Amino acid sequence: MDAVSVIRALGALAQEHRLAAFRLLVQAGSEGLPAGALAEATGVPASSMSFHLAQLANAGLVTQRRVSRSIIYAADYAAMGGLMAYLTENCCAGEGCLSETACAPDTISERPGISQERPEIPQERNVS
Amino acid sequence: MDAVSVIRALGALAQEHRLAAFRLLVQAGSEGLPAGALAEATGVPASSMSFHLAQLANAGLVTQRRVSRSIIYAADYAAMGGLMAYLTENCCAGEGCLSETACAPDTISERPGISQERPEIPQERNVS
DNA sequence: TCCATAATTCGACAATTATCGAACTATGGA
DNA sequence: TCCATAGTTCGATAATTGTCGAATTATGGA
Repeated sequence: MDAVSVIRALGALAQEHRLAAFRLLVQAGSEGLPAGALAEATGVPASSMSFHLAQLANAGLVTQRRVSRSIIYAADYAAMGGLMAYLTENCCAGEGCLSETACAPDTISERPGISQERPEIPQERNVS
Repeated sequence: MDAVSVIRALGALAQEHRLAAFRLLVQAGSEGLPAGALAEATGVPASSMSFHLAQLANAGLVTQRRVSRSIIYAADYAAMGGLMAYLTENCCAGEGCLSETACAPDTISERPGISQERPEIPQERNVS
């Protein structure tokens, strides 16, 4: 996933109503939900929701298909996976940002190797 | 991490120059980099970079500390970890979006359980 | 064909975001 | 004290984003 796609995906999720809609779609699974249901569930007018869904679709995070009069949106897990992979590789210190709960449920919440207080530079002070 | 913080963090990363700066900071590690180095490395004017760094700081993704005349920025791995945790929990189907390479290097690139073609709904068709 | 439903597109507007030079603040050295 | 360096803040401006009612398109049933 290239940086441009990543920025588009991040921007698509960086909005209250779009994040809410996407979360609903993730919960809904591959069946998806019609646009109207998303508008109603989030309390957003239909035309506004349509605008937001177009952004999510443009970012590749959701797919859309028509079933009778409804247009069903569904989360694209592969795209989300690509985003997660990019962030893990480029924006985390190795795998440092991932919770290890999926792999090692006993090691939690304390990540060695990344010092929080940086004692090696004593003369520094925080900016107000 | 609450939804508001997540939206702020996503929005902070959803911009070309900020994503570039943050990636540099992640690479730089806990030592961090001064604002000027980030401006020079990205080719962004100092005042613009200052604006972007303020956004990253406001989102909690970077820390800043003064060392002599320089202000050193550093990636906040804990914040990034919080963001990743939120996305994993709320925007992925369980752990479905995470590559298993960190845990199981032999199982790659084909994730069972998430069908890409959804053959169970045959009468659908894509929206043009 | 006619009507109701589901959704998108249009248009106008407000709000936010991005850009960048100029002015300003803080720090440290001569 | 005076000057140079490192950054931020200010101000003006352009561009993008978000909102929502009204108009439009697509579909299916009577």
